[in-house]
Amino acid sequence: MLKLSKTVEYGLISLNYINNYNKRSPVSVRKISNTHNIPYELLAKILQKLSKANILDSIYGPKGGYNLNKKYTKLTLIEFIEILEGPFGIMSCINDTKCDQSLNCNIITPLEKINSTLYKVFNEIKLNQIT
Amino acid sequence: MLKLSKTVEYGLISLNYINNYNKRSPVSVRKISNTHNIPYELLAKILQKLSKANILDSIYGPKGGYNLNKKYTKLTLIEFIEILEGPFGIMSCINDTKCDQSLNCNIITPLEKINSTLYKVFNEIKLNQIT
DNA sequence: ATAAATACGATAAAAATAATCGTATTTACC
DNA sequence: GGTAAATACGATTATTTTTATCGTATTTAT
Repeated sequence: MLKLSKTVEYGLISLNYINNYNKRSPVSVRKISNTHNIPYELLAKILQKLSKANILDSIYGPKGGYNLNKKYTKLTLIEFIEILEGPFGIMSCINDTKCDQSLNCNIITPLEKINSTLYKVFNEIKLNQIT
Repeated sequence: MLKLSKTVEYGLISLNYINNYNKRSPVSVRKISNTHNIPYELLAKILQKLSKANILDSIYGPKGGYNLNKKYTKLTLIEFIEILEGPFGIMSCINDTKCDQSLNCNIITPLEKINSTLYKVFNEIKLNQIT
């Protein structure tokens, strides 16, 4: 409960790795996967998502891999999370409408407030503070 | 990801319900289960945990049920969460030691800081603000 | 041409969460 | 005293979510 997913953790590890790697050459999935002991296929998918969202630039072929896109510089943690996991929300009823309690929910108002507090916390964290 | 569990939601709904119910008589699991459309057996377990933690006082027999214990007044959201779900942590490596990345983790320090920020946020929320 | 890389949909496995079952105990009320 | 309605609690099952793998296609350096 209230845990970051492996997807997000692996993504952060990767951005950190790429950011601290020799900027001249792109970093391959294989390299990060080996160095940080992350399942290759899974990591590949994560970096593909970040590439699609223009956080990373991809380079095909041997000697290929990923570089940081300039968009990375301004990225907040909440944006990063939402790229990888979809809309943020501590209750599913915030994004989904289906909920067995929705017709008679006595906690929705305070929980929405907490949700927005957490959103703000994550929104104030810039990715380059982490990576 | 980063979602409250149903257990915590059901627990909050219950405390809210009991707090707003006629204080003279205890509230039964059946009553809350029916009113808020929550599976009976599951809810029973949750209230038993809260009773064991002295957040609720239980009364046996017909006309029995649960009342709020005075401990409830000072309860924070983080305490409540930890009673129902165990130690708080946005990464499992904070409470558990097992992690495939632990020998070579490049994000642990900033994540620990974020974890402690979130802990503080939840620690400043009193349960009577929600219920 | 080949090998090393990204791209991506589909599926499978594992883990976590949610729900149910069974049995025991307590107590109000007839 | 018997019965029914309530809590107590361990064990199990079902469901959902998360994590991991598979298969195939495309790109490009050498």
